[in-house]
Amino acid sequence: MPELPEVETVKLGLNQLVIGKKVASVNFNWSKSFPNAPEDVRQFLVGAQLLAVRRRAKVLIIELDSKYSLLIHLKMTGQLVFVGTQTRFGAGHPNDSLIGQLPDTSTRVTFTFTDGSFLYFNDQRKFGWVRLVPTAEIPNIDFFKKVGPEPLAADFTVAAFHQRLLRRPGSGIKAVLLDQTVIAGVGNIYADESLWAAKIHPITLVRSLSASQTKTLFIALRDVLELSIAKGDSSDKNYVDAQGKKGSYSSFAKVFRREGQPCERHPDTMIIKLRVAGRGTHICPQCQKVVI
DNA sequence: CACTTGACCTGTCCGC
DNA sequence: TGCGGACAGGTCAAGT
Repeated sequence: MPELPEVETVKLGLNQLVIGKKVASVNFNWSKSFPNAPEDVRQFLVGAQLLAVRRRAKVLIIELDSKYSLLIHLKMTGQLVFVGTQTRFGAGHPNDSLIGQLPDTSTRVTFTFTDGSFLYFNDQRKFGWVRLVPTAEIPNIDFFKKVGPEPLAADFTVAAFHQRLLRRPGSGIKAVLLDQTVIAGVGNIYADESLWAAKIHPITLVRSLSASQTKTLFIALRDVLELSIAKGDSSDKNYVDAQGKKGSYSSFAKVFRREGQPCERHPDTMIIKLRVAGRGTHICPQCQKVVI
């Protein structure tokens, strides 16, 4: 679902919308979506002020003034949608149309702020979660200890990319791109898009990638991620940003969900869909030849 | 050990 | 229409 660009877009939106707000109450209707004990919620979340929203890999980190932070993973169908009040925003504000629309059947957690505004965590499939953890302990959480580098970090180089990939030399490149311990934040859409852009077949073994293919893939991956963020996110079905708006990246996708349509580089060749690393995978069979 | 598969959930879409 | 099955952007645990 939401991958790095979507989570980044939600982060940017929340930073505009919720910083400084104070939590008045929290409701949740599915305990796996928010597994913390109610007494921790009362003690460290209710009454706390939101200081900052950060992102690491696909995880959102909302820092509170209680020395605790909320960690949020949207997984496949999660959304974080802010809804203000009519009086606060006035007619014509993008959130006006959402007033009265939420909560709905997919709402798992509702945060109510002291000014009367809301933040809803919606998640149709219930895979996502919200967790309250001591801010100082975040670096000690298993996931954060194991997760790979941020692909858009200024100090992430081709050499670093190559070195990370070589942790799994005998695996297909798509499986490795999806491995969060190798590189953070890449999911199914951007794996397919970057491999198409670099003209690499997804089952190509890492060890058989040439230096120039690795460099091309590195550039392609950063380009698709940056383009998607620039388009104000991305994707598809369930994804919406912090204001409940859908993204537009799917109209820029070259292969993802475009099976049966012509490849932009080979108008006579149709994009096909296969299964690689257990995931639906889209390629141009003309650009992306199998080379093991 | 390295890699693949199944489980977690609900909704939608496709074919009969 | 109704029903069964496959499938959906992620990640872990369990299996081979």
